[in-house]
Amino acid sequence: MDEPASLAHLSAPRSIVEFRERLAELNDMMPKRLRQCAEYVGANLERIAVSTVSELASGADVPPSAVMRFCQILGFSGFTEMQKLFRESYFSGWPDYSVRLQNLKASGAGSPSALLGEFIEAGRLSLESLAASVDEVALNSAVGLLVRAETIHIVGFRRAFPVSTYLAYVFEKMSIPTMLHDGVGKLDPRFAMRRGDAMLAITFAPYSEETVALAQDARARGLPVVALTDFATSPLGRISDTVLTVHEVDFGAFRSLSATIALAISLAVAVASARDTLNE
Amino acid sequence: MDEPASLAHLSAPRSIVEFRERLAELNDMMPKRLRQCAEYVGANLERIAVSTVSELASGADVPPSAVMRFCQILGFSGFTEMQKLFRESYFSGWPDYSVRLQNLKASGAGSPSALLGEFIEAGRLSLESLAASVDEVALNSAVGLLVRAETIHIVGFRRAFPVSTYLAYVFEKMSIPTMLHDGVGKLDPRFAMRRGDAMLAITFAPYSEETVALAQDARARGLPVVALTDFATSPLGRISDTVLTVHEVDFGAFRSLSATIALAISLAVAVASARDTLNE
DNA sequence: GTTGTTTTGGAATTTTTATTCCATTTTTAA
DNA sequence: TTAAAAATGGAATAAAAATTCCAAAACAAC
Repeated sequence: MDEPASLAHLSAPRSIVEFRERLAELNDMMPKRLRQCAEYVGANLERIAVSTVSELASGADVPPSAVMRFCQILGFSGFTEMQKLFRESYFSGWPDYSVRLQNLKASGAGSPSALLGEFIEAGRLSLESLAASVDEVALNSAVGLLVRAETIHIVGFRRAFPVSTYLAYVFEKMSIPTMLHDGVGKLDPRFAMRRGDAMLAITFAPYSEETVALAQDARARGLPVVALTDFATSPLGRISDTVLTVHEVDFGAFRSLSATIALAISLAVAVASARDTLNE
Repeated sequence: MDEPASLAHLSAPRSIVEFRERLAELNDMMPKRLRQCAEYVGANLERIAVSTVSELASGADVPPSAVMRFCQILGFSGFTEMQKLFRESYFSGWPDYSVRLQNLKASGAGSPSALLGEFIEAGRLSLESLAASVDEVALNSAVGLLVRAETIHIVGFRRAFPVSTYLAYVFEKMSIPTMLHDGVGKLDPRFAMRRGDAMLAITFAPYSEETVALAQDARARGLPVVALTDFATSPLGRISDTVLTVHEVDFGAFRSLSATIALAISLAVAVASARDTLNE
């Protein structure tokens, strides 16, 4: 009754995150069938809310009773309790939003409210697709490059310019030396780039020549270049050490910046916190 | 057996869109209880996949048998068949976003990916809350003021500056005369404002004095002022003809711009299309 | 190999959920 | 006002789940 590393747990996970932790923690000490359950469930978390025991069982290729044992080992009283967790967490953050959005969009084609509904939807889709497509390796490596930079040079014009100015603002707030290349006075910005600096270049199709040229120049001077762009095939792709891609869902001819800005601020904050720990 | 506008339908809806259509089509000829069902179900479509008959029934405040009749009137053999439609379309339209997000957030506190997960979530919440809180009247009146402007003056510094530059970019793309007040050279921008122009001022707490001062000045010269700000109590509130408020959900000390930019682009596109119809 | 332990599969049971049916009430039209 | 039709609510039933239990199989230690 007092097994040190027992499978049995007294408390059920209270959130999806806890659920995943429990899954990882127990995975090693589970017998074959239960591990099959764990594997299938872990890879199909979103199904749990709408599946039955036997559907899950046949998905994992085990008998239903194995699924029951699996639920209990995780700390739930049974399948019903486990499913409850997933059903509830589905609605968090989903109050009357979808209804309001429908209302907005329905308020007359071309009306400002209808437009707003569409852009909100596009923004949301962009964020969701970003969540599903981040390249974590690239992101980590981008942080790594920028952490070591003396000064970060930010380049991006036209549609990318708001992202540049936002990054410059955020970096400044966190006391990180940056230089925003804004093209004022058409001065030649190349001489500001010094050994030990890094460049963060931002451009989207149709790619701005100035941005690409500056990135190229930085590269030639031996500065590491991080690219924030829309496709891996972008001209920045060949030039840069690390490429972060982000795809914005457009509405009509217009493309917003929700996902791009989310990625940009994450990058900035990650760099800042990594610097802090570096200096401690 | 040959009723012309009967409630009974032979074929069940094959998709959510068809489902909505059927709902709208039948709504007029339904009796009281069934209409209650229709209303509740229509407003809580996403619940169907994970609800039981009696949960739905108590949500709509009708007995379970009414829900059964409702399903059958829509063309389904029963509740189970109707639920099947929603469970299946659960995965297609809304892939594994929430799971991916959980994955991101779980990837180690402080890691870049985890940060990104948080900012994506914050952005999404901001957009959703914008959908739920737009003041359609104010939005329409803002469009009305800006449509009639000869030149639109855009003012906004620090965190609002990316929004300003974005608006300037979008207006420019649509050939609308704008002047972005960027503070370069600290020139006095007041003399650029001419009768017939309008100002679009953007600021968030802590409110930038320059922005407020410029808006005040525009007002004094008789230009209409549209404010884009975070609270109705903002200093711009007293000065402006129309106030658009947008509340960004923050993560830690950081606030992104998803909702603000969605509102900004909607405003810009609405102004542009209203101008086009004006000139036809 | 034998013995004790853990794991497994599926049949039996219990609980929950969906569905039907019909007596009662409400509405509609004459 | 009354008769016919439609709608309603709830009790009864059927179906489908979840859950338990135990005999058989697999495994481990000796």
